Amino acid sequence: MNINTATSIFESLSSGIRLDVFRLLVKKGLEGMVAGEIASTLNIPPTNLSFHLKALTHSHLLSVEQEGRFQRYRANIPLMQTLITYLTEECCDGHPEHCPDLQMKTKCGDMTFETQKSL
Amino acid sequence: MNINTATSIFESLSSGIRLDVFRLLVKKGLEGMVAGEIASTLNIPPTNLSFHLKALTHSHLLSVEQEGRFQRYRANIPLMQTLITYLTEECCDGHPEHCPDLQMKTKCGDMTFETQKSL
DNA sequence: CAATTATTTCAATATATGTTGAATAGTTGT
DNA sequence: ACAACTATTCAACATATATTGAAATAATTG
Repeated sequence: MNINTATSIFESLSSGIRLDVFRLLVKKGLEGMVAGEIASTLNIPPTNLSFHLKALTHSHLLSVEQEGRFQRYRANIPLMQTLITYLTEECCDGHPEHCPDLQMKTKCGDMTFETQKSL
Repeated sequence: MNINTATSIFESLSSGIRLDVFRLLVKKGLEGMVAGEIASTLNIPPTNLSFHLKALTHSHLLSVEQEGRFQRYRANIPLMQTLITYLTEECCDGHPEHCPDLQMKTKCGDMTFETQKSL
Protein backbone atom coordinates (compact mmCIF):
# COMPACT_ATOMS: atom_id res chain seq x y z
CA MET A 1 0.00 0.00 0.00
CA ASN A 2 1.38 3.40 -0.97
CA ILE A 3 0.55 6.74 0.56
CA ASN A 4 -1.79 7.76 -2.24
CA THR A 5 -3.91 4.66 -1.84
CA ALA A 6 -3.98 5.21 1.91
CA THR A 7 -5.08 8.85 1.68
CA SER A 8 -7.71 7.89 -0.86
CA ILE A 9 -9.15 5.32 1.56
CA PHE A 10 -9.00 7.72 4.49
CA GLU A 11 -10.74 10.35 2.42
CA SER A 12 -13.46 7.81 1.68
CA LEU A 13 -14.00 7.07 5.34
CA SER A 14 -13.85 10.68 6.46
CA SER A 15 -17.57 11.23 5.86
CA GLY A 16 -20.09 9.98 8.37
CA ILE A 17 -22.41 8.85 5.61
CA ARG A 18 -19.68 6.89 3.85
CA LEU A 19 -18.47 5.26 7.05
CA ASP A 20 -22.08 4.28 7.82
CA VAL A 21 -22.44 2.78 4.36
CA PHE A 22 -19.21 0.85 4.64
CA ARG A 23 -20.00 -0.51 8.10
CA LEU A 24 -23.46 -1.53 6.94
CA LEU A 25 -22.03 -3.42 4.00
CA VAL A 26 -19.37 -5.10 6.12
CA LYS A 27 -22.18 -6.53 8.22
CA LYS A 28 -23.91 -7.80 5.09
CA GLY A 29 -20.79 -9.60 3.89
CA LEU A 30 -20.96 -11.37 0.55
CA GLU A 31 -24.69 -10.73 0.31
CA GLY A 32 -24.10 -6.99 -0.01
CA MET A 33 -26.95 -4.59 -0.65
CA VAL A 34 -28.47 -2.84 -3.63
CA ALA A 35 -28.36 0.96 -3.77
CA GLY A 36 -32.01 1.58 -2.98
CA GLU A 37 -31.87 -0.73 0.00
CA ILE A 38 -28.88 1.18 1.40
CA ALA A 39 -30.65 4.49 0.81
CA SER A 40 -33.81 3.46 2.65
CA THR A 41 -31.90 1.78 5.49
CA LEU A 42 -29.80 4.87 6.19
CA ASN A 43 -32.42 7.44 5.15
CA ILE A 44 -30.28 9.11 2.52
CA PRO A 45 -31.70 10.64 -0.68
CA PRO A 46 -30.76 8.36 -3.61
CA THR A 47 -28.95 11.18 -5.40
CA ASN A 48 -26.74 11.89 -2.45
CA LEU A 49 -26.11 8.24 -1.74
CA SER A 50 -25.03 7.76 -5.32
CA PHE A 51 -22.45 10.49 -4.84
CA HIS A 52 -20.99 8.72 -1.82
CA LEU A 53 -21.18 5.25 -3.36
CA LYS A 54 -19.16 6.58 -6.26
CA ALA A 55 -16.47 7.86 -3.90
CA LEU A 56 -16.34 4.57 -2.02
CA THR A 57 -16.21 2.56 -5.22
CA HIS A 58 -13.53 4.77 -6.69
CA SER A 59 -11.29 4.11 -3.68
CA HIS A 60 -12.11 0.40 -4.08
CA LEU A 61 -13.58 0.13 -0.60
CA LEU A 62 -16.77 -1.07 -2.31
CA SER A 63 -17.29 -3.27 -5.31
CA VAL A 64 -20.37 -2.96 -7.46
CA GLU A 65 -22.08 -5.56 -9.62
CA GLN A 66 -25.04 -5.09 -11.86
CA GLU A 67 -27.97 -7.32 -11.02
CA GLY A 68 -30.85 -6.73 -13.38
CA ARG A 69 -31.78 -3.11 -12.90
CA PHE A 70 -30.19 -3.07 -9.46
CA GLN A 71 -26.65 -2.25 -8.50
CA ARG A 72 -25.35 -4.48 -5.74
CA TYR A 73 -22.59 -3.06 -3.57
CA ARG A 74 -20.26 -5.09 -1.36
CA ALA A 75 -17.53 -4.12 1.10
CA ASN A 76 -13.98 -4.90 0.04
CA ILE A 77 -12.83 -6.48 3.27
CA PRO A 78 -9.40 -7.58 2.01
CA LEU A 79 -8.59 -3.95 1.19
CA MET A 80 -9.52 -2.93 4.72
CA GLN A 81 -7.22 -5.66 6.01
CA THR A 82 -4.44 -4.26 3.86
CA LEU A 83 -5.09 -0.85 5.36
CA ILE A 84 -5.01 -2.28 8.88
CA THR A 85 -1.69 -3.96 8.11
CA TYR A 86 -0.33 -0.69 6.72
CA LEU A 87 -1.39 1.25 9.81
CA THR A 88 0.01 -1.39 12.13
CA GLU A 89 3.34 -1.30 10.34
CA GLU A 90 3.43 2.49 10.20
CA CYS A 91 2.75 2.73 13.91
CA CYS A 92 4.72 -0.14 15.27
CA ASP A 93 7.68 -0.81 13.05
CA GLY A 94 9.84 1.78 14.72
CA HIS A 95 8.40 1.30 18.17
CA PRO A 96 7.21 -2.24 18.86
CA GLU A 97 7.21 -1.51 22.58
CA HIS A 98 4.03 0.50 22.00
CA CYS A 99 2.26 -2.32 20.19
CA PRO A 100 0.92 -5.00 22.49
CA ASP A 101 -0.93 -6.75 19.67
CA LEU A 102 2.26 -7.26 17.75
CA GLN A 103 4.05 -8.40 20.88
CA MET A 104 1.24 -10.77 21.57
CA LYS A 105 1.45 -12.12 18.08
CA THR A 106 5.12 -12.89 18.38
CA LYS A 107 5.08 -14.16 21.95
CA CYS A 108 1.55 -15.55 22.11
CA GLY A 109 0.81 -15.29 25.81
CA ASP A 110 2.73 -12.39 27.26
CA MET A 111 -0.03 -9.84 26.98
CA THR A 112 -0.07 -6.49 28.65
CA PHE A 113 -2.66 -3.97 27.68
CA GLU A 114 -1.06 -1.08 29.47
CA THR A 115 -0.92 1.11 26.42
CA GLN A 116 -4.66 0.81 26.01
CA LYS A 117 -5.48 2.39 29.35
CA SER A 118 -5.42 5.80 27.80
CA LEU A 119 -7.89 4.89 25.08
CA MET B 1 -14.33 4.58 19.74
CA ASN B 2 -17.47 6.08 18.28
CA ILE B 3 -18.18 6.95 14.66
CA ASN B 4 -17.51 10.65 15.15
CA THR B 5 -14.06 10.04 16.56
CA ALA B 6 -13.33 7.66 13.72
CA THR B 7 -14.41 10.06 10.98
CA SER B 8 -12.42 12.83 12.63
CA ILE B 9 -9.28 10.66 12.55
CA PHE B 10 -9.91 9.58 8.96
CA GLU B 11 -10.39 13.20 7.97
CA SER B 12 -7.05 13.99 9.58
CA LEU B 13 -5.29 11.30 7.60
CA SER B 14 -7.00 12.08 4.31
CA SER B 15 -4.43 14.70 3.35
CA GLY B 16 -1.07 13.64 1.96
CA ILE B 17 0.69 16.31 3.98
CA ARG B 18 -0.95 15.26 7.22
CA LEU B 19 -0.26 11.59 6.63
CA ASP B 20 3.38 12.46 5.91
CA VAL B 21 3.59 14.44 9.13
CA PHE B 22 2.05 11.66 11.16
CA ARG B 23 4.29 8.97 9.70
CA LEU B 24 7.34 11.13 10.29
CA LEU B 25 6.42 11.64 13.92
CA VAL B 26 5.68 7.96 14.43
CA LYS B 27 9.24 7.28 13.36
CA LYS B 28 10.54 9.82 15.86
CA GLY B 29 8.64 8.24 18.73
CA LEU B 30 8.84 9.93 22.12
CA GLU B 31 11.45 12.34 20.85
CA GLY B 32 8.93 13.97 18.54
CA MET B 33 9.82 17.02 16.47
CA VAL B 34 9.39 20.76 16.76
CA ALA B 35 7.26 22.52 14.14
CA GLY B 36 10.11 24.15 12.24
CA GLU B 37 11.96 20.87 11.99
CA ILE B 38 8.89 19.20 10.51
CA ALA B 39 8.44 22.07 8.06
CA SER B 40 12.01 21.92 6.79
CA THR B 41 12.06 18.12 6.65
CA LEU B 42 8.92 17.94 4.54
CA ASN B 43 9.42 21.22 2.68
CA ILE B 44 6.14 22.75 3.73
CA PRO B 45 5.66 26.50 4.34
CA PRO B 46 5.33 27.06 8.11
CA THR B 47 1.93 28.70 7.73
CA ASN B 48 0.53 25.75 5.88
CA LEU B 49 2.12 23.23 8.21
CA SER B 50 0.59 25.03 11.17
CA PHE B 51 -2.82 24.60 9.57
CA HIS B 52 -2.31 20.84 9.25
CA LEU B 53 -0.73 20.44 12.68
CA LYS B 54 -3.79 22.08 14.14
CA ALA B 55 -6.05 19.58 12.39
CA LEU B 56 -3.96 16.64 13.55
CA THR B 57 -3.83 17.94 17.10
CA HIS B 58 -7.54 18.61 17.15
CA SER B 59 -8.25 14.99 16.25
CA HIS B 60 -5.75 13.96 18.96
CA LEU B 61 -3.50 12.14 16.54
CA LEU B 62 -0.72 14.46 17.66
CA SER B 63 0.08 15.90 21.04
CA VAL B 64 1.87 19.21 21.41
CA GLU B 65 4.08 20.48 24.20
CA GLN B 66 5.64 23.88 24.53
CA GLU B 67 9.40 23.80 24.85
CA GLY B 68 10.81 27.26 25.18
CA ARG B 69 9.87 29.02 22.00
CA PHE B 70 9.40 25.74 20.19
CA GLN B 71 6.34 23.56 19.93
CA ARG B 72 7.16 19.88 20.09
CA TYR B 73 4.74 17.51 18.40
CA ARG B 74 4.46 13.78 19.02
CA ALA B 75 2.37 11.03 17.44
CA ASN B 76 -0.38 9.57 19.61
CA ILE B 77 0.34 5.93 18.94
CA PRO B 78 -2.20 4.52 21.41
CA LEU B 79 -4.95 6.36 19.54
CA MET B 80 -3.81 4.78 16.29
CA GLN B 81 -3.93 1.41 18.00
CA THR B 82 -7.48 2.12 19.06
CA LEU B 83 -8.34 2.96 15.49
CA ILE B 84 -6.77 -0.27 14.27
CA THR B 85 -8.78 -2.23 16.81
CA TYR B 86 -11.95 -0.43 15.73
CA LEU B 87 -11.32 -1.18 12.08
CA THR B 88 -10.49 -4.77 12.82
CA GLU B 89 -13.71 -5.24 14.74
CA GLU B 90 -15.78 -3.41 12.16
CA CYS B 91 -14.43 -5.59 9.41
CA CYS B 92 -14.18 -8.91 11.11
CA ASP B 93 -16.86 -9.22 13.76
CA GLY B 94 -19.42 -10.41 11.30
CA HIS B 95 -16.99 -12.31 9.13
CA PRO B 96 -14.09 -13.80 11.04
CA GLU B 97 -13.35 -16.13 8.16
CA HIS B 98 -11.88 -13.12 6.37
CA CYS B 99 -9.62 -12.19 9.27
CA PRO B 100 -6.65 -14.47 9.76
CA ASP B 101 -5.15 -12.17 12.41
CA LEU B 102 -8.16 -12.41 14.68
CA GLN B 103 -8.31 -16.17 14.21
CA MET B 104 -4.69 -16.35 15.20
CA LYS B 105 -5.37 -14.21 18.25
CA THR B 106 -8.10 -16.51 19.50
CA LYS B 107 -5.77 -19.48 19.19
CA CYS B 108 -3.15 -17.73 21.30
CA GLY B 109 -4.03 -18.53 24.87
CA ASP B 110 -7.80 -18.29 24.43
CA MET B 111 -8.00 -14.50 24.73
CA THR B 112 -11.50 -13.21 24.28
CA PHE B 113 -10.56 -9.52 23.99
CA GLU B 114 -13.61 -8.35 25.85
CA THR B 115 -11.74 -5.30 27.00
CA GLN B 116 -11.41 -4.15 23.41
CA LYS B 117 -15.09 -4.36 22.54
CA SER B 118 -15.76 -1.09 24.28
CA LEU B 119 -13.14 0.92 22.43
C1' DC C 1 -43.09 -0.52 -27.44
C1' DA C 2 -44.84 2.25 -23.85
C1' DA C 3 -44.80 2.21 -18.86
C1' DT C 4 -42.32 1.19 -14.71
C1' DT C 5 -38.43 0.84 -11.79
C1' DA C 6 -33.55 1.65 -10.21
C1' DT C 7 -29.89 4.35 -10.30
C1' DT C 8 -26.93 7.80 -12.04
C1' DT C 9 -25.67 12.22 -14.14
C1' DC C 10 -26.29 17.03 -14.45
C1' DA C 11 -26.64 21.82 -12.99
C1' DA C 12 -27.12 24.85 -9.35
C1' DT C 13 -25.98 26.05 -4.96
C1' DA C 14 -23.95 25.81 -0.36
C1' DT C 15 -20.37 24.71 2.55
C1' DA C 16 -15.76 23.22 3.72
C1' DT C 17 -10.91 22.82 3.08
C1' DG C 18 -6.21 24.25 1.39
C1' DT C 19 -2.72 27.72 0.52
C1' DT C 20 -0.18 32.00 0.91
C1' DG C 21 2.12 36.36 2.77
C1' DA C 22 1.60 39.80 6.22
C1' DA C 23 0.69 40.72 10.87
C1' DT C 24 0.69 39.00 15.68
C1' DA C 25 2.06 36.81 20.09
C1' DG C 26 5.17 34.45 22.98
C1' DT C 27 10.28 33.29 24.16
C1' DT C 28 15.16 33.95 24.55
C1' DG C 29 19.47 36.26 25.18
C1' DT C 30 21.85 40.81 25.46
C1' DA D 1 13.69 47.23 26.83
C1' DC D 2 15.13 45.51 22.64
C1' DA D 3 16.21 42.67 18.83
C1' DA D 4 16.14 37.99 17.00
C1' DC D 5 13.64 33.76 16.71
C1' DT D 6 9.56 30.37 16.56
C1' DA D 7 5.22 29.52 15.59
C1' DT D 8 0.43 30.79 15.02
C1' DT D 9 -3.47 33.60 13.52
C1' DC D 10 -5.57 36.43 10.18
C1' DA D 11 -7.49 37.79 5.72
C1' DA D 12 -7.79 36.86 1.07
C1' DC D 13 -8.26 33.85 -2.38
C1' DA D 14 -8.50 29.28 -4.70
C1' DT D 15 -10.09 24.79 -4.86
C1' DA D 16 -12.76 20.82 -3.39
C1' DT D 17 -16.64 18.50 -1.43
C1' DA D 18 -21.66 17.98 -0.17
C1' DT D 19 -26.48 18.32 -1.16
C1' DT D 20 -30.69 18.67 -3.82
C1' DG D 21 -34.33 18.18 -7.54
C1' DA D 22 -34.88 17.58 -12.33
C1' DA D 23 -33.51 15.09 -16.28
C1' DA D 24 -31.22 11.20 -18.36
C1' DT D 25 -29.86 6.38 -18.68
C1' DA D 26 -30.57 1.63 -18.46
C1' DA D 27 -33.03 -2.68 -17.50
C1' DT D 28 -37.63 -4.95 -16.80
C1' DT D 29 -42.44 -5.68 -17.24
C1' DG D 30 -46.91 -6.05 -19.39
